[in-house]
Amino acid sequence: MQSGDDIGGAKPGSGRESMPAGHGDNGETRPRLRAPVMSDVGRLAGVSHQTVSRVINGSPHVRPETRERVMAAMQELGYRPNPVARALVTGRSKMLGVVSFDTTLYGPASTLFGIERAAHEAGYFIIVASLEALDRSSVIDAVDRLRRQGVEGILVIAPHAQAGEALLHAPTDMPLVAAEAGPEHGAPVVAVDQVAGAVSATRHLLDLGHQTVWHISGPRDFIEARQRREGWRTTLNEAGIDIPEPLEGDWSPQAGYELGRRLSRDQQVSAVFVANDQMALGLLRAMHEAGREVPGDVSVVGFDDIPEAAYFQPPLTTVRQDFIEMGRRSLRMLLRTIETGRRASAEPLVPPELVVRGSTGVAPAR
Amino acid sequence: MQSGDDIGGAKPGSGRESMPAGHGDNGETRPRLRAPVMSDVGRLAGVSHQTVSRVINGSPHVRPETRERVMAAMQELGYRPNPVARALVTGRSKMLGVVSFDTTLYGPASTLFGIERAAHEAGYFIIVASLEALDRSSVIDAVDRLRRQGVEGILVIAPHAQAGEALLHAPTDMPLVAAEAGPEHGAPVVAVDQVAGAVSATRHLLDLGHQTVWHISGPRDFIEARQRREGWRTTLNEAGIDIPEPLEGDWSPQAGYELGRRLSRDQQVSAVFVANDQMALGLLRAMHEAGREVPGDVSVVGFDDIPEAAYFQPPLTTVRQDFIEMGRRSLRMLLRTIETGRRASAEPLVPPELVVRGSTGVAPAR
DNA sequence: GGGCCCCCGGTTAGCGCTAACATGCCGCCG
DNA sequence: CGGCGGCATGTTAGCGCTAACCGGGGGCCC
Repeated sequence: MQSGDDIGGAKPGSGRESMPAGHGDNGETRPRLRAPVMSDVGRLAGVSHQTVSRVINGSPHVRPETRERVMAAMQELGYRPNPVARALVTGRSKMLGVVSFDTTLYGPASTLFGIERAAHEAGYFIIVASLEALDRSSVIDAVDRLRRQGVEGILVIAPHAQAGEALLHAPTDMPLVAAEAGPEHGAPVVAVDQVAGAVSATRHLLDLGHQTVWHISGPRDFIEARQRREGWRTTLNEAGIDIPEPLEGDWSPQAGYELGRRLSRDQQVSAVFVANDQMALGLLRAMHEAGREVPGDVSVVGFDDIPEAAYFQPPLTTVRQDFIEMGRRSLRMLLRTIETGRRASAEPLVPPELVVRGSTGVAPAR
Repeated sequence: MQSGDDIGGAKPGSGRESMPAGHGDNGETRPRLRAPVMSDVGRLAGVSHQTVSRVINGSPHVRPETRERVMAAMQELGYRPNPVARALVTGRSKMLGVVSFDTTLYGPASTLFGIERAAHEAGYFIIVASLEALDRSSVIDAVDRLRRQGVEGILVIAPHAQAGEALLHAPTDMPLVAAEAGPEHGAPVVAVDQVAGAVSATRHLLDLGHQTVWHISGPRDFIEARQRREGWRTTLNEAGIDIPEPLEGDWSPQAGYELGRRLSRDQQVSAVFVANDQMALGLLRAMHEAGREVPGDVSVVGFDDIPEAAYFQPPLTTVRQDFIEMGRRSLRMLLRTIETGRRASAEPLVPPELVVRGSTGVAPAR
């Protein structure tokens, strides 16, 4: 199943393709203003435009000799097939839409990156629509813009509860896959196993002998935040340990810092599971300023494993999410949906990995 | 100048638009498999398909009453115009291509974000093509893929020298703007004033009384790295100060750490200008481990102002680049090129801003 | 009161491509 | 040796839309 990508001749190196036809041409002197079309190629090669189409689409019913002549003609004219015309007649645009919130953040940016890579390998293009805000109508609007533009399927990076709910109301006539949404929403979902990550973080701290584990969570309307909180809570619960009141931040280092100051005043606090690395950074600073040693007095675990985490002071123990893998999987799933025409079966959750570094240590003696 | 976006009726809330036409319909009972097209709308509204087109494109030559009827028909059928067909006939796809390297990094990701936002406002869509590698042929290839897909213009985020050179060989028949490339390359460029940023960083350290300023630079084949080094060098030069040998890193925290360990052993070193915040983070850690106080013994200035920088220990003095603004400007420039048909005149450099925090202080007494 | 122009809408002809059918030619079989 | 099948190509008909032109009716001016 080869598509129009195998034109070969138009590959790099043919830098002159944009020049006017010029000298080598037969008779025609006026510089061509209009880009060459299929029938131009056909005329030059002495065949019909349809044969040119056959060559481009790799039809077997073309004599090698004819094929050669057509290829040469394409090369000479600098012909490039018009994807829009093709899309009109085939109904396939080879474009996929991605709806994402704040692609400035490490997580969404990496996921997007993974998606783009995988799409490229599969011969698709990615159109991005970033969200104005995190409410339902923004998501609906973005999805709508993308389908208006003629994409074949849509991928929503929707870590937000309300955004996820919006998918319930999304049109059903277009393949759609959600990344990092809750499983309860209509669309098929690909996600990292947030609960397992939170469990391993919390368990790690408990194993180090800490009496209990405090938690700085993300905003309650983020699904990941909820799931991480759940993982933390159930772990403590199962261990029969008192559950401290969780503090809610907004993912920012500043929130981590401010909530960290609160925690730093409480001498009981010896272990904190923070819902992401940026807030953990803020917490680290707050503890430092309060004169509480990490990990001597307080152990800290983050979430995400951003590239900076290994160089925090101290290097941060954290839960790594493979965003790129998640992007790949969600794209694969979308492609399957498009090709089979049915909703794809669920993808397994992507397992996260606890990375132990210097911010966690055994509980201080009491 | 309104485009097809003003259909209004197809906005959110019309969630049922994907349902089969159903009961309210006049006579037709079979559920429509095919999406409605313009003539379907026309038939229902009792006008020709062309009038429907006029309504969609906001032509003034339509009676308000007729317009109403057409809008109602569109609403009822859940009609959405086919952008592909429109693009074929107008030759305008409303799509712009962005070529970028590693959109995982804060800089490119933010620039991309700014671009997407501005494109959306202008009614355009963005197709991303990320680079496999940082060589010329990757760039050529990515540009080629995008033009094959029918974009109207291309934006290259090309901080790399070889990538920039590739633009010299880029086809000239398509509007193209580069962001963060060197001015010597063929394409029009939008960029942050790296030299000015480096100058202000270096001058800041000198003003604090430091004898000289060391430098950890980025890879030499990054244009920004070169320009920052130049700014640093000329500032020292003009002050008549000995210029220490610069150390070259690869932007990563690890490089900053390793080079930082080298510098930490040299008691002469009292001020370091680091070419980005991530390396500065590594340096901070190296200094800490070596027992050298920042800013007591050594002052450090970074570059970028990533969101984490304010929460490093100590908070990092750095040079802020407004990536989003750069994205907006480069998009504006591209749009101007597309609309006027000529290469746009140069955009002024985006001024960076020195943000003084806790990592810089007066020189230690000797 | 006749010509003219403007408003409103219809009709027609593509945009560049692919799908489907038509055609001529050859080789092979009975 | 006639017919038949398949190969290589040409021909035709759209995909859904916009651009360009066409035309009827009404108001306005001279």
